[in-house]
Formats: sequence, C-alpha cells, structure tokens
Amino acid sequence: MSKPDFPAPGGTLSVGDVAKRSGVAVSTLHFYETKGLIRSLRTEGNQRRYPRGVLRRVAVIKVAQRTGIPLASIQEALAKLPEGRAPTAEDWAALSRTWQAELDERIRRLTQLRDQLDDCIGCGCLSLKTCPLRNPRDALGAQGAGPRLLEADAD
Amino acid sequence: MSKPDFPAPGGTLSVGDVAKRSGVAVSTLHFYETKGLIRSLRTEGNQRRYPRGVLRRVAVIKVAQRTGIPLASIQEALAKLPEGRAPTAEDWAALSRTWQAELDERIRRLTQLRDQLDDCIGCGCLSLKTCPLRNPRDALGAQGAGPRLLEADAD
DNA sequence: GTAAAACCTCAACCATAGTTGAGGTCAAGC
DNA sequence: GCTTGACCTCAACTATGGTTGAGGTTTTAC
Repeated sequence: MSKPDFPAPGGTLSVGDVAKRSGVAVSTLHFYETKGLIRSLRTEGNQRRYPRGVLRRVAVIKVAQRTGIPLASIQEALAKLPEGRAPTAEDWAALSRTWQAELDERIRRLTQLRDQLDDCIGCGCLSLKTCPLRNPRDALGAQGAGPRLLEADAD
Repeated sequence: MSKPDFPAPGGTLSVGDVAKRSGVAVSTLHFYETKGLIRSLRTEGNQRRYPRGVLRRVAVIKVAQRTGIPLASIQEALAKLPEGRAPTAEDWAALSRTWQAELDERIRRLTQLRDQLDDCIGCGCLSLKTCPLRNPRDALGAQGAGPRLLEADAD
C-alpha cells in the first residue's frame, strides 16, 4: 500500500506533511516540540506522527507570533487548553480574547508613542526636559524593567 | 584641578558620565559604538570622550527602540544626519517623521490583526479557510519574507 | 530487494541586543 | 607617589527564534 497524496481525514501526519500544510519548516516543528508548543506520537521506528489538530495549533502559534507574543507565553497559553479532548471553538475563542487584550495594550502604547513623537516634532524632538519621550515614567513606565533616565538634563 | 561634579557645558563627557546621564549601561555605550550608532574621541590614554550631543543621540536611540525599530535601522537613519555640524531641530524632526510613518504602519498592521482576531472569535478562530488570519497574503503579505501557507486546508 | 527520500538526534551556528568577566591601563584624589 | 575607581579590549555568555549539517535509521517506491 503506497502513501496516499492526501493523508486520510482521521489519520496522522508525518512531520513533513505538517511542514507542507502549515508552511513552517520541519526544523521549526522540531524546535516547537522541544519548547512544548506541540506534541507528537512516535511510530515503532521513532518517527513523529501528529494528529490533524496540530495544524490548527501551528496556525494559532503563527498568528500569536504575529502579534508579538513570545513563544514562551504562547506555550503557557496553549498549556491551558484541555488535555483529553480536542479544543472547542470556545477554547480557541478564549485564547483569542486574551491575545486581543495584549494586542490592544501594545497598540495603545505604540499610539501614545506616535502621538508623542508628533508633538515633539514641533520642539525639535527630545531636546527639553518637558518632552514626554524623555520621561517614560509618566505614561509608559509600566512597560518593563528597562533603564531609566537617572538625571533629567537640559542639554 | 579636580574633576567637576557637573562637566562644563562645553566640555566632553566620559563614558561613565554618559551612562549616568542617559541611563544606559557603559557596556551598552561600547556596544552602540561598535555598531556605529555613536562615536567618540579618545584621550591620550585611549579613554572615550563624548561631545554633549551624544546625550540627545542616545535619547533618540532609546525612543526609536521603543517603537520597535532595530538598531541597524536606527544606525542607518542616524548616519543621514549632517557630519560637520550639530543636527538642527529640523534634522531631528525629519527623523521623527520617518519613524512616525513606520510606527503608523506598525499600528495599522497590529490593529488589523486585532480586528481579525475579533472577527475570528465568532468562528472559533482559525478553523476555516475563509478566516483572514489563515490567509496573510490578503492584507499582511507585504510585511516580510516569512513562510507562507502553501496549502489552504479545511481541517 | 534495493535505492532514494524522509526521518532521527545532537551539536553548532545565525542574527539581535546586549551583559559579564578577565586581565591590564589610566587618572583622580589624598 | 600611590591607591582606588574608572577605564580599556576581547572573548565568552545570556535569551529568543530559529537554521544547518553530520552521521545514522526508517519508510516509501519501484
């Protein structure tokens, strides 16, 4: 019996099948597996076999990555999906809502930054201690643990 | 003559001075120098001395980084500033406008992504070949050279 | 039954954006 | 004039997100 061109709808997929159908490299699928983003069953000969659901999972990973979410966070989010059964539409929707909120926050911060950049065009940008871009504490201080201006300075 | 607490307004700054006043680590300033983002003069004893303008330059770098622009692009943009004279307000403003446009584009793409995520909550997300998130070509295809879905597949 | 294609693991490497430490020099302050 | 802090270079290491290649095994196709 030869390998069918289209793996049977209930059947499993080889890593190459998943690569072709998802558009990611085989090496990336291996990598995702080491990071716990996807899982595989193994044949007697130790080759990976994936249930078809992996395609959706990989698609979700790629979309989440486009939003700028790091793989580790994606992994955490995916880990919250139910173990035994295939995820339902509502499971995926819940995930989407989480990421949407993060995306909203990123958009909010970038918009604020853009508007400040706009304001600062009028002042020659960044030259004065009143420039909000020089004082990230005010509006953007909650975004991370980066270095801070220790000495506001009118240069 | 002892080292003044506040380097004279026309004087040069040591790498430690710049680090304190800009809030970035000395190692980062070294790193920026290797990448051509900043330049320094050297004393007889090979120590770095910076004109005060470096403070604004570093501030600009940090702001640009907040927008998500990679250092290599920041370097290119800074390289377009005039060589001989100190940059004018208009020079900085031109830079701001460039980055504002890039920021606008990033915001546009993220907003589109968020809205698509919103639409897809209703469809269980990513399950159908009609889902725009599964077809990045349509709206987001111009964003890079990433992998593409080679086979649209209703899984 | 055999050759080729696909697969396996593991280690090394790429880029980005830095930090850390070793080993040595310079300069500021007393 | 000497101690101490600041500085120097260079190499190695961190983390993220992968890719590449070596050396060997499995599966498929004829």
